[in-house]
Amino acid sequence: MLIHEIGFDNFTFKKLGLKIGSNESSIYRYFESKHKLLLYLSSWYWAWLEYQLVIETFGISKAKTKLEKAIEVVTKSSTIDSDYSHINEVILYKIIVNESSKSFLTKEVDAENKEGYFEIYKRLITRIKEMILAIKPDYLFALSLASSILEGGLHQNFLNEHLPSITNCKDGKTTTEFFIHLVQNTLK
Amino acid sequence: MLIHEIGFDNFTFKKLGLKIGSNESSIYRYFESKHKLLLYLSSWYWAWLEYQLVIETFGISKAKTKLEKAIEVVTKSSTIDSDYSHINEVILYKIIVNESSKSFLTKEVDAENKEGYFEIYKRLITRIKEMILAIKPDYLFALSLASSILEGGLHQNFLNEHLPSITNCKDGKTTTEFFIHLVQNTLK
DNA sequence: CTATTATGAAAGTATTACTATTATATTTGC
DNA sequence: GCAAATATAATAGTAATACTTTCATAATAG
Repeated sequence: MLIHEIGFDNFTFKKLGLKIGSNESSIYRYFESKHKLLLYLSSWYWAWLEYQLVIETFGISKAKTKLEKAIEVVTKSSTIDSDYSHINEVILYKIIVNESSKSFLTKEVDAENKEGYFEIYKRLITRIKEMILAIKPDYLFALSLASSILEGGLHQNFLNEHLPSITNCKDGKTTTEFFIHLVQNTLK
Repeated sequence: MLIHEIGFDNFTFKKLGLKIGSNESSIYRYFESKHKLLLYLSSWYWAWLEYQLVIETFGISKAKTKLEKAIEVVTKSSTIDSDYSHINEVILYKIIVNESSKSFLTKEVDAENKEGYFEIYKRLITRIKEMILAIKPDYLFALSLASSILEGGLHQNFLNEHLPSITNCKDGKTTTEFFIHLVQNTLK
């Protein structure tokens, strides 16, 4: 994907058109703006993660095991292709790690939130929150813990790739292990 | 500060010149680029946080109390001016919350890291890591926990302002409380 | 096979992120 | 107090960005 190759900031619809043999103005017919494309792409990823989360934790009855599976799904660095999709999942994950924060770190975040652009993302976090509360119903920070797992997972995997001196999620130790340990102790 | 008013993406040196009664080209003599300005501003903030961290934890001998103070310093949402500085600390914090991630979420992050632009940030995280290890020397994820406290703190305060439905750090419950509880249990 | 709809090519616009040039201040050294 | 060094301002310019508009052509659907 071109966004990953050159980075979202250097990415333009003109360059994309050139690459996929299409026209700039044609692409603008499908995506109102570059920023909207990032919003759609991010939402698409969150929807797919939600799907994975649901099917992978569906059969698990024990609350603790269920949450551990959930943490695994949302924090795994996805270096090997899963068996489902045809589109390059590894590259999509890298785009999300590097660019997804830019979808909400804007002056328009409140307006776009009102228009519903973050609904899937918020629903995903709510699902994780429910799993946390199933273990410890009186925990006061279930939403914050859930959002920290999701964004923190991306961040640790970013650090692993670009600033490895400030993460331990490397050399065989995974981001998933870090968060499972963190959450286990917090909900004890 | 203009960056906060209109957002870093809409901010230009021309607009800044107009606002401060100076000239675009003059500003370019001090800051090579808009992006470098963000790097300097971020580093300036990390240096100032580091300073606060050091003086506020200096006299504390008990490792646990020391780390709690450290967490307080780096996760406090800074809504009231402290007694030190003259520049608007509240607005600076808001800029950091909304924009600082953009200083490393670029294609140039590796090159800029080599040039030392993230040294203060990394040193700050290392300091927190040391405080964590003072409590639990065999903890395998001290760096990841430290970086999670710092970035996670910013993120929770961002959510509080823009996506409050996915955080509990609101209505009297603070980001600091969330992280102190999290860390206490993790290092138990 | 015609009407609708989608796509392409090209040009245009306003803005951005700078750079370069030259004139005019301002400061500093003596 | 004044020349020399240095900083600032004004202006113009450049290449690219993020789109928009127009119109011709191609694909498709009824």
